[in-house]
Amino acid sequence: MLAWTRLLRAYSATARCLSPALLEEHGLTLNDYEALKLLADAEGRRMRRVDLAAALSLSASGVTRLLEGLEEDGLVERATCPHDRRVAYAQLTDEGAARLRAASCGHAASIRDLLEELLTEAELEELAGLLGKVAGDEAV
Amino acid sequence: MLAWTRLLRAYSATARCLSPALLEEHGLTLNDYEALKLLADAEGRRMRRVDLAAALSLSASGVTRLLEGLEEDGLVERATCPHDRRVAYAQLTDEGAARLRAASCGHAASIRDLLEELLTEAELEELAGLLGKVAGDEAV
DNA sequence: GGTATACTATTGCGTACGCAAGCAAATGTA
DNA sequence: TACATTTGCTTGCGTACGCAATAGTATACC
Repeated sequence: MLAWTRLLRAYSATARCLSPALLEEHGLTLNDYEALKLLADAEGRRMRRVDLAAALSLSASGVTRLLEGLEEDGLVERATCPHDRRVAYAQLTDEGAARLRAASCGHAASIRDLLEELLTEAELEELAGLLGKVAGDEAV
Repeated sequence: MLAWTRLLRAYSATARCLSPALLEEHGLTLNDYEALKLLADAEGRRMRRVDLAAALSLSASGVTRLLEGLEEDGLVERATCPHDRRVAYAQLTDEGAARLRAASCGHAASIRDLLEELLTEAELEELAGLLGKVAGDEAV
């Protein structure tokens, strides 16, 4: 049988390695960081909460609570949609963008360093491709 | 930057897909299952709790609570080590072995089915190899 | 032997998350 | 227009987990 659960083990080991630095230096959890990054790359630096949930593989309630923290810190604010009053956008603030910029440089480097100890550049590409296939299609 | 977090997204999506079946049909969580499997493959069908924790990428307290449930269900029992009274072995019971056998067939098939929808056989092998590298070295 | 250090395991506490229930707004159907 | 269904979001509750503190045991060094 394929050791599929190695996926989890590998991830959680890596996450526990990366997470403390991100939290201590910038006050962000890994999911905080990912959420800010998604918002920064989104059109108008905003996303519907439901889309953010899907992108983060979180449930709707998970996103509500994640954004709760980010809103308290002033990194994200709530915005309404003029055409659909059900939706509440998560809107990246300037402060949020700044915090993301501050964190991203070191964080991206940490990930690379960690993985490059274990895999060659070619293997990294290969892994990213395969994971993309699984993660991408899985979401659908 | 490598989308390292895809690893988590891919896993958690898959886990949420596999987990309910395992739970409803056999009363096991994914970690329950993995723990039983590790014990079944171990010498004497027993492991020190600390080794089990490492193998599952769990903390010591996580294993304590995981085994708590399995012990209540009679799938695992506690055994002492004659040479070191600190250690408490987790010992697979016959009932635990039976439960694992019952679950493993369907569970392994589920994983294969799910992944084979998304990847070719060759890609599966490649992925397993890469994950092995990351997961294996990561633990050290 | 006696003390310092390291190891194994458990418990209390806090956090992150999913699920189910609920509400409000939009959409489809009569 | 009236009602049912769907969609977006939040809240209450339960679960799984890590960390820090603790206790008991083993090992190392004097």
